[in-house]
Amino acid sequence: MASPTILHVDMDAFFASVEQLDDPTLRGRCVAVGGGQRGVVAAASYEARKFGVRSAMPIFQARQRCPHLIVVPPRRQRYAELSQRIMQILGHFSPLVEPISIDEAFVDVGGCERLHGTARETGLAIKTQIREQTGLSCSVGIAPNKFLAKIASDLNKPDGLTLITAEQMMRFIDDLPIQKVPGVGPRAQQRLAAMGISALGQVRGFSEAQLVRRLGAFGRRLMELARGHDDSPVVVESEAKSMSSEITLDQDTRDRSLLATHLLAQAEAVARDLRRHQLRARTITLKLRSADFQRHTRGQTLPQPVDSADAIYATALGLLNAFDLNQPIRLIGVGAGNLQSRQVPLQQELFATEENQHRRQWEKVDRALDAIDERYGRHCVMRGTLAEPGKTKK
DNA sequence: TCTGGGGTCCTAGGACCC
DNA sequence: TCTGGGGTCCTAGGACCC
Repeated sequence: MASPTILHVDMDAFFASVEQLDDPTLRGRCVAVGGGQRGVVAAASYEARKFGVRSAMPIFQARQRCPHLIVVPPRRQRYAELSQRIMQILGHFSPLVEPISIDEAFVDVGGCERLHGTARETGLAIKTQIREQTGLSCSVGIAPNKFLAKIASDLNKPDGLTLITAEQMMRFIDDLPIQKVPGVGPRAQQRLAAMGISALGQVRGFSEAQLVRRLGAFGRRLMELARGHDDSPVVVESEAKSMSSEITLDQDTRDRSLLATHLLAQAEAVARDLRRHQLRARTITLKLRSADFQRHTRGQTLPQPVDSADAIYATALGLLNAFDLNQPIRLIGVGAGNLQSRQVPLQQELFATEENQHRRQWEKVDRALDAIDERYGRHCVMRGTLAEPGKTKK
């Protein structure tokens, strides 16, 4: 039977813990990271959780539950910095590290026993090093596969270490509440409940065909997990598949020129992101959320991939212009998908059309802005239309 | 004072091609 | 004059995760 060599390392209340780390006056207090006029909680300190504050909860609701809650705006740059440090530490224990979000990673320590000891010993050493080098705590789950390692890390939070052996595995699966299975959200849980399934073990009482009929491809995956099968490997490299920028407006609006101004800023952000990663995108997506909270997307796939703010903005604006604003808009965003490496040469660059000349000029502007950003920091220089948000020249 | 921002994967229908 | 069928790409939406 497979020995437990997969570790799942999960930082405890990451954003909130970082804020408490950097600002000692926040320690021991109820802290929520999040904000904006219509924001939600991105992370809550354990003190705040005692009052029922949870992530994804609207801030106003969190304040109702916890009147002395201190709400701190997120500092993504800082979290990313610490995340990098943590991933580096993990890299010292195994070459097989798979970051799955800013504060979580899988580590496969199979074959590393001689260097770092058993998986449990490695887990303890990781916790110690992360604490010593960053001042932050994490929880570690160890199991024979990724699925169970992830579940395990959640069992003794915060600052825990949980090991599920191959012998304990099936007993554990049998009793595992179905909503704890990654991928089972409210909808799937509802459908499974309708089948009388509340624990993962009960899934085995059905045929795969029955599960697939009700849950699609996920039904097959669920059956595999219920049987204790999960051979998904720890994958080191994974390329981004999309990049996006979006914002929830302080107030709903139907003002197209205001929306266009946001689109321009977002196109610049996405374009910069693409260029930083040496990528170009062929598909541009406009994302809107209307006042009734319905989500709408409109996409366009271009004949050639792009990485300029100009091209992304033009495409997104075209999509916005074609969209009926029946309802006021509460969120607007731009996404770039269908990504490909910049190394692939563009066919149209072979031709000196007027359009290409125009495009090349804008590319020069982008490169210049990139260089200035690099040297003097972001937002040092910006387009006139963005200097005064809400106003667009006609 | 309802419900962020950044992602991934799946589904399903239509266009289009052979 | 009855409408095959498979593959791929594109688009829109939905579920889910942190």
